[in-house]
Amino acid sequence: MEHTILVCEDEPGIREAITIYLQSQGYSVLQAENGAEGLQKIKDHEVHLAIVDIMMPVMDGISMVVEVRKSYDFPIIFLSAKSEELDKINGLMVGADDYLTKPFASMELMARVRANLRRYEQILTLKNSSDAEPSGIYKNGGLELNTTTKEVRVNGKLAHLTPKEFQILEMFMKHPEQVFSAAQIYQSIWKEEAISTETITVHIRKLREKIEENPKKPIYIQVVWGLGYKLRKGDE
Amino acid sequence: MEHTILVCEDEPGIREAITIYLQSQGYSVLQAENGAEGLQKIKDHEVHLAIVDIMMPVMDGISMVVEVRKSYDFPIIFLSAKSEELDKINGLMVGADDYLTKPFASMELMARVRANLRRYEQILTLKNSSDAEPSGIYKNGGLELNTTTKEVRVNGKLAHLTPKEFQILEMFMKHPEQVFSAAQIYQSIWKEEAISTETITVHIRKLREKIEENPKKPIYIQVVWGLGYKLRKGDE
DNA sequence: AACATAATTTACAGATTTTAAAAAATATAT
DNA sequence: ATATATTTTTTAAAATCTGTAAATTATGTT
Repeated sequence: MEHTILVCEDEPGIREAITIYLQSQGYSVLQAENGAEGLQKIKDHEVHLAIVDIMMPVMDGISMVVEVRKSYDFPIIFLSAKSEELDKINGLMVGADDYLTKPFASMELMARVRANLRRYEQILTLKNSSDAEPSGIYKNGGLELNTTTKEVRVNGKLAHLTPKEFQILEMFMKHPEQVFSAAQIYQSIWKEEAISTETITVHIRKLREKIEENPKKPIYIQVVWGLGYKLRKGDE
Repeated sequence: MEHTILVCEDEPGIREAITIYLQSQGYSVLQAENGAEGLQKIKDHEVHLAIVDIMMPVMDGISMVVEVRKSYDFPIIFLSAKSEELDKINGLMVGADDYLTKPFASMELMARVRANLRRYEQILTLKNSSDAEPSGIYKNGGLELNTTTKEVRVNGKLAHLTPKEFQILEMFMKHPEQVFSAAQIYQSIWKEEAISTETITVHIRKLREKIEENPKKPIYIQVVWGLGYKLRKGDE
């Protein structure tokens, strides 16, 4: 799943550096120079995690987070130059999940981002399913894909897909009729530049074998010559 | 119904933050800096749930709870910096209690508050009505797990599970068909980041030995390649 | 129809992941 | 204090998945 991260930091250099690192890891990044701006971004976009410098002009990080916590509960990672400042956020750690003192290693930050996102998602999934909310099901014609049970059904019959096959089908199911080039699919799932596209074509073939009645005449995953593949939208 | 929650925590920052967040969720909040003060508040007001830090001056959380439990049975959520401290409260935990290790996510705390209030209310109504089913029993096919007696039965026959095995099975039984990665299971039960996942795989294997007819061909706990494990939903 | 280009299929080696078994470290109980 | 049970680590084997290359087939163009 694609995550959006808000970087709230007044020093342009640090802000840019963090942004670049995050983007290289496949995250979408929003930037803000101060607390007020950060608050606005959060209202305007869906943010999954925020990295917030404590010392900022206009509106400092602590005030911002107090405000954010009134309506949102995504994880927040605090940045701070002095460890004394950390005493102040100690109390906020209820709302914020983690902190780092400057200077910090980018690796460390990335690890914290990953860990906190995972933890947050864990809480979410456990909460939802206990309330028996069967979210995460995509249907298309005779196809049915469930992202929580990781099951795929073809006309009600269970199909055994490998992880990569599942991810590819998931991508198609979420965007029916949209054409994806092999390179696009590769980037979206492998999170890196595609060197060759043979890999994708083979996976497509395996997928068809499992979900198509007749793989030679696919009705779901269709080729768009010279462009890529798309999932045909079926009737409900 | 309006609930009143007592926050017993010596660090002003944390206390304030928890208060703000609870209030934003519509709860009435009472504050106390130590166990003695908390005890007084409980005597003076009607408290439905308490959040209690274990380490506190004047009167620590454990002494306080021992005292509280002589007269009250509302749920208590313990806060603790070290997981070792939690061993001490083990004996104190009544049916309606819970705990969190610092630092924790606000979401998590709120979720626990909600869950424990709900659970407590359920126990109350059960007590008032005739001695109905003592909730906390999960069934799935020939499996039966009882969270109050900590018993597990396979086709009616008692299986002797270790604590960790029980916790893992409990997690699966509460969320049948949902896929959990080894890291997720670890996090959910150990309450900390997983460094390696071997531990989980071994526990899974031991579990299978005890609940599966044929561990080589498990019908309950099934592997989902590259992703994790899930509990297959059986017929009732 | 012949050609160039794109897509499909097949096969397989190498990489990952899971299972298994056993030994070491911890915790628990007697 | 000692024995027993539980949890974790280690190691090896088995199963499954993934990416690459090469051969085949299909599509569009001249």
